[in-house]
Amino acid sequence: MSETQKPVKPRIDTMEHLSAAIGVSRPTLSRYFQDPERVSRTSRERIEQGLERVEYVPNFFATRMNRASTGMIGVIIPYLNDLFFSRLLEAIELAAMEAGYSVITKCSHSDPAIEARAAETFMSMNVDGALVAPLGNHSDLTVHERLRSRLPFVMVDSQPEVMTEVDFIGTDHMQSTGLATEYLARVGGPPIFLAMPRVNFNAMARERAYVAKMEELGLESEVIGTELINDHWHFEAHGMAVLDAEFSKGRFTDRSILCVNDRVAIGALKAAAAHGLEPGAMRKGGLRIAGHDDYPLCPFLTPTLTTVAQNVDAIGEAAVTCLIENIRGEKSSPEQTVKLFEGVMKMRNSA
Amino acid sequence: MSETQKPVKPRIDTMEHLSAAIGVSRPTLSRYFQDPERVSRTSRERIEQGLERVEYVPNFFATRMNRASTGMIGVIIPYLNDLFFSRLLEAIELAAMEAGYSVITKCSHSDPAIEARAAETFMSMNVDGALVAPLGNHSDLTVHERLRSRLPFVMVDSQPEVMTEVDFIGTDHMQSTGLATEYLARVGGPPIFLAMPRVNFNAMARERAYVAKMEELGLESEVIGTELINDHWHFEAHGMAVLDAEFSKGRFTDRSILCVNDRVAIGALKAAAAHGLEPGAMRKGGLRIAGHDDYPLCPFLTPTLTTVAQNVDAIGEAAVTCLIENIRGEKSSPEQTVKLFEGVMKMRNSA
DNA sequence: CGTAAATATGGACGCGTGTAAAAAAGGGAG
DNA sequence: CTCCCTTTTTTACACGCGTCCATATTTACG
Repeated sequence: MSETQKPVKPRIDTMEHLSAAIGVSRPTLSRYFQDPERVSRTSRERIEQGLERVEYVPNFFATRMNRASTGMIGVIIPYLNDLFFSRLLEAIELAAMEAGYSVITKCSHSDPAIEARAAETFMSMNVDGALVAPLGNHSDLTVHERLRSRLPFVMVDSQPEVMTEVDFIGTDHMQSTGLATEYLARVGGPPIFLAMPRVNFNAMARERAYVAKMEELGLESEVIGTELINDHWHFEAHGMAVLDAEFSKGRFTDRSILCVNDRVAIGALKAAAAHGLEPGAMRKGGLRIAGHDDYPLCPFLTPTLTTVAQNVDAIGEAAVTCLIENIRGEKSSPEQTVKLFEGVMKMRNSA
Repeated sequence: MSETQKPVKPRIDTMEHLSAAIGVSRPTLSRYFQDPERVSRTSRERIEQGLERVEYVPNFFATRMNRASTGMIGVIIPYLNDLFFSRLLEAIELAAMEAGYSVITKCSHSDPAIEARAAETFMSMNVDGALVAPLGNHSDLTVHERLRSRLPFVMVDSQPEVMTEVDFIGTDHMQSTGLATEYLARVGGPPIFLAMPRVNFNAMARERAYVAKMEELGLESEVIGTELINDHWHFEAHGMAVLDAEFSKGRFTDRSILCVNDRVAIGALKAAAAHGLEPGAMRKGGLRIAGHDDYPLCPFLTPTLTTVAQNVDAIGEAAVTCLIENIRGEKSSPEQTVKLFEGVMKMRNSA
């Protein structure tokens, strides 16, 4: 807190002036700022000495103007107010930083128009590549087409069925949701599936995975929550509203309920509590609630939420790696790369 | 989903070529892209007609090079994995968008070095101004000094005590925390304060506000949780660890507990549940737990969390407005602007 | 239809840096 | 000391577009 008050350094705003100020040619300065190793040791020392005495930062735009690679990758995500996406974003940022890229993030707020604008911005910025966690059905596919035709481009987390030529990194929902389904079927009765209105690719994929696994197990599948109740379209509110309605009719109070994701499960837990039900505890009839994603708050809920964790760090890193391979033209095969990571059960108290 | 397959438009990558392609001079195109109203109707129609036939987006960097205003404001926030900051960010983005500015966000991950780099980046990008939610004690104040001397600059959410000349927009913690303190003192016994290690300005401000209010009420204040337990430094884990330790000693089980923020309160609720305590319910001795911020999940916790809500939307909008006034030199008075918004009690079940 | 005023347009220059090629400087071996 | 090779500097041009200013075009008005 008690910083020694450094004297204000004189400000220099072009390399030209800096060159004059410290007696090194401008091209040499240019090379120095791109990579200090590219100039001789003597020049480097002189430059660093000079930088101690004056205030200068290269102009961001000018440096990116006439350069083959901007060293930036664009990331589009649908929500920011979802801890799953913030975790994914952190993983991506970390991986990108280590690879020497800086990321520029745009949040679409789940609005196709904003998503489109973000894509335009990325193209006009000559980003080296883009990572996109697409919206659901409302996503404007023409935008993605244009993006793809102009720059390296990898989908993350959620994959539109129709885009079969774009690389994709995400979770193997057949495996992860299957895992949870199987677990619930084993420890309790046949699980039902608490879904969402079908506007999101992942949600649909998980629903299908549940149905497939139930079929495999020879059990009858039952999906609820595909209709919107009470105009609630926040995940937690949706889960709560759907289950509250069901519990009020006395239904499903002793069943195993697999929720499409943890945020819906949080609402489900709340509905259970409101009806005096204690998920996971056998004494009140065997109600079980499980989620998907391993939301950071799961261990702090009451009861703690059993869920299947996505390998977010691996997904983020693989996405960046894959994108960079595309950028450098190092792709091993020309065909579509699809990398799916497995989910891991997190056994807690709710199921 | 079933988009008609549009033919791929020929791509044009400079205004020069575009000019040749549609028979309008380049300067006219330049004006058109800045504001379509700045060219004659005939030219506008010709341009728009041409744009239908070819694919072109102006180069982001080139457009910002030789222009007085870049139309961008930089935002630095400490965390992304905190729903309070994502809400604040959304409010800021919305306000900025409406004012015609685009925002570029950098997350410091609570690392002073990254914070410093973000500030450098903003300066090198010639952003019109910056909005900073600073870190705590570790924040590098010299960086902020440099930022301030180079561009319009407003602090949000959290205010370093030493920076008395920078505009600040945030919550009036004396009022908001005082409100919660008073409420708890009224409905239950004298509240204690569950704090955090003292590394964050807001946390310290709230702690002080609590102490002051208690003094005003003639009650004895008691603060716990200023020491780090078990290396837990996530907010929820901290709250849980501190209260778990206390409850294990049989302490505070029938007290009112005001938590420094909702994330700590979530951990506190969990600790209570783990010890079979039901906050808010009188029957088990009058344990009460309240938080601060109105985290979006509060209504879905069990019990629902009583808290005091910050006016996030107002803060975001006021911050943008204040920054823009600074940018345009429209500030009414040359002295520091400080705008504090009041908190509002959200009475729920936990207290 | 003619003329002055208003407006739109195009030519020229500049923005701050990257980069290639040519010229100069430095460094070592003989 | 000379010659050759490696770095560095110079010189020059390029990047794509903003903006000024002189000129061409349109509009308004009589």
